[in-house]
This record gives sequence, C-alpha cells and structure tokens, in this order.
Amino acid sequence: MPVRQPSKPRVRRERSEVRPYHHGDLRRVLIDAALQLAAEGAEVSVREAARRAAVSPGAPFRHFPSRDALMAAVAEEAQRRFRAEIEVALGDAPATDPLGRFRAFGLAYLRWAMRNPAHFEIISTGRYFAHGSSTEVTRDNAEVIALTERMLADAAAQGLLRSTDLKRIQIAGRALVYGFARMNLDGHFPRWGVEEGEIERTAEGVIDLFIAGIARF
Amino acid sequence: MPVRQPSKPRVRRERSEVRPYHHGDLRRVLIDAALQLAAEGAEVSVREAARRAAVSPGAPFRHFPSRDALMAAVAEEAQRRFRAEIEVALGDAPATDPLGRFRAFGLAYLRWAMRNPAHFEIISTGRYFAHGSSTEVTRDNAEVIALTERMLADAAAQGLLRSTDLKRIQIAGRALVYGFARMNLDGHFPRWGVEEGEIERTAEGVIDLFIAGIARF
DNA sequence: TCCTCTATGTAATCATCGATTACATTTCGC
DNA sequence: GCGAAATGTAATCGATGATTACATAGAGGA
Repeated sequence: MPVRQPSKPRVRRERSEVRPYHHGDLRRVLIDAALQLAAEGAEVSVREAARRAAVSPGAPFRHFPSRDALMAAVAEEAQRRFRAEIEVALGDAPATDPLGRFRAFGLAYLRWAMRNPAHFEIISTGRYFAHGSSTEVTRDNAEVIALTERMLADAAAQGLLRSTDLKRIQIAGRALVYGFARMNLDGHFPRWGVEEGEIERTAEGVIDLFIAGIARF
Repeated sequence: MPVRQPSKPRVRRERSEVRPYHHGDLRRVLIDAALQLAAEGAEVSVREAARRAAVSPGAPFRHFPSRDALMAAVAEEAQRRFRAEIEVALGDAPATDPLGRFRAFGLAYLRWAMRNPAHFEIISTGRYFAHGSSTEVTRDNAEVIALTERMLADAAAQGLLRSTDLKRIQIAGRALVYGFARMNLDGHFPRWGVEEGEIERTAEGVIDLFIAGIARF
C-alpha cells in the first residue's frame, strides 16, 4: 500500500498539457472505452473503463448509477451504429423491390453482426437492459423491426409471397438472422475463421434460402 | 498439534443427525445446486452453490479447478437432459416421414428451450466452455446435429426437398430454432408470457413455415 | 487392529469488482 | 467575485474467484 503523500503538491500544471481535474467528457470517454473493451473480447468492468480514462475507480459512478447503466449506454451507442449501418445499406436498395430490400437488410444485419460480435452481443443479450423498457435502444430496435414489417407488407402487396401470415414470416426471418448471428457469437461455427469471407457467404446463402422459401416464385 | 491423534476421537456421532466431514457426493450436489440456481434466474456463483451444499467456500475447488469448470459440468448435465428429451420426442416419430421427424425435432427443441431457458443458455452460450473442445457437451451436441442431418438426408432421398443443398438447409434450420430460442431467452418476446402456450404455438408456426419453405411443396 | 496414505473438507487470506460515502476542486450562474 | 452545483478523489464495504496451509475421514496393507 503506497503511503499517502504527506503534503499536497499543489502543482499548478499547465492547462493544455495536463489532464485537468475535470475530465471534459468523461461520460463519452467511458462509453468508448467500454465499447473498445468489449471489442477486444475482454469483459467490461467499470474499473477497467475508469483505468483507460485515467480516472479514479469511483468517477464513473458520477455519470452512471450502476455498471448496468453504463452497459445500457454502451448498448445505446452500439444499437445506434447498427441501425445506421442498416439504413445505409437499405439506401442503395430500390423501393420497388421489397424482397431485394429484405435481402439487403439481412445481409447488412449479418455482416455487421459478424464484424462486431461483441457489440452485437451487448445489444441483443438483454442482460444489460430490458428489451421492453423505453430506452433509446428499444426505440432504435423497434424502428429496425418496423423496417422489416414494411418490406414484408410491400412484398405482400405486390403478391410476391406464398403466405399471407406476415407476422409469422417476420418472426421467422428475425429468428433466422438473429440465430445465425448468435451462433457465430456463441462459437457454433468452429473453424470458419480460416477464410474470412466464408461465413459471410454462408450467411448470404441462408438468407437466399429463406427468401426462396417465402417467395411465390 | 504436530502429533496426529494416536487414537481417533471416536465421537461416533449419529449417522443421520450430523453432517459428516466428508460430504458423500459433493460434486454431484454442487452441479445440482448450480443447475437450480440457474433455473431460479440467479447468477451462479461457486460460493452460493457451496452454501447450498452446506460446505465451506473453498470446498468446491476440490472438485472443480475453477468456476468455469463447474459451469462446464453443469452444461454437460443440461446438455444430456436436452439430448434425452429430443430423443424421446423422436422416438414417437415414424422413420418413414423425415419431414415429420424434422418437425417433431424442432418442436421438442423449442419446447425444452422455452421451459428451461437458463439451462438452454448455459449449453448454448459458449461462455462456459469452448464449443470446439472435446467435452461431453460437444459430443452430445454433435449427436443432436447429426440427427438433423440424417433427417434431411432421408427427406432428400425421398425427393421431399426443393433444394439439394442440404448443408445450407441444415444451417438455416439450426439458425432458425436457435434464434427463436435465444430471442425468447434474451427478452425479445415482450408480453407473451400472459398466456403460457402462445409462445409455443408461435414456435410451431415458425417451424411449419420453415418446413413449407424447404419442402417440394 | 493399527498405521499410514490419500481424498476431501476447512480456515485464512488475496486481488478484483461493484458500490457507497465523505471530501476536494473546478465550473458556472447570479 | 461568490456560492452552489457538478464532478473527480480517497477510503471503505461486502461479495466473489482463487490459492494455500492445515485438519480429518476412510480405505487398504502390515
């Protein structure tokens, strides 16, 4: 145990070169540190995030009442990025081809989940926040879900689907991509890492199989 | 104290009223305690399991080198039960109807996962053991997977499938049920708990949709 | 029957973590 | 300027996984 310095140094440090007592935007830095921790595969601890922000172990609790609150904020950030990526991908898909959009959606979904497994875990697990609560995460997620519902409704309107039970199709579709993403996350695709693109091509094949299954060819 | 007692204290306590120093089958009891902990939704800690076994906090480490080793044993037990349930369900399905067997398999899978969410989490997550390692869990899981491959091969042999890419169908099927189970686990089915059977009926519908999608109608 | 060896449980201890509290310092509104 | 609010620090608590030294039970050999 280091002995406390008997007297306060009282160093008048230069303003611009030394971290000031107040951090500036500790909240933001903590979220980013936690995101990075997660991306590195390490388990996210408040203390480690504080360490990376070069701040005392108790400091984060000024911005987040609990670890879960920090993780919820992290999830919020990850979910925002996820949604943004989805929307970019859909920006390229013509509105006149709902099944094509559906496909593009699934691809973007899985691509992001494959490339950001830790972030996908955080937004999907429900361990860090309740999916039913009215958080930003939930709203972003609901928006994404609404996207798929619209695509399916458009497809049905154009007579492209074999079944009229859109709810069922939608849940199955969600379960499919969610399951694929989580299988990857949970280590159910053992040796696929060898060639990087293989898993994404498999994802593509699975999506195509699903669309072929629901389409009135 | 250096000398061992030359003669035993010979307390000879009543066998049934006092817990003996040695537990009997602590390993088994710890696994069961951990399973129960998980089923209760609590997070599984070694100490709590020890507490339930009325044993000192360090005792479990005589049987499991680490918490993860305990969880791996728990996963082994859960996976065994899962496989057993699947095989019982398939025992009733005629071998002549591979798609019917496929359906029965999916139903049994999801029923078990819905009713034992914590146990399903433990065997699926890969947080407590590597899915690639040669544990009993992995072998049981591989056996279950092999079951589905046989069913699909049979179906293909009878010309029941639209596609010949069995691998793709198999992965999609796994992703579908896995995803449905995990969505339930992860809280993506908000208010469905009201009527107990609803989620299982939805699961049934999703499975049927999938089979209709792959069947040469 | 005794003795010893080994398996197994206990006690004490450590480091880490989430969390809380008292205190210090900076920042900002008046 | 000044005082209050915001924000960081220091110290501390209880729980946990883990390790170590020690104690005891129980089985097998002499």
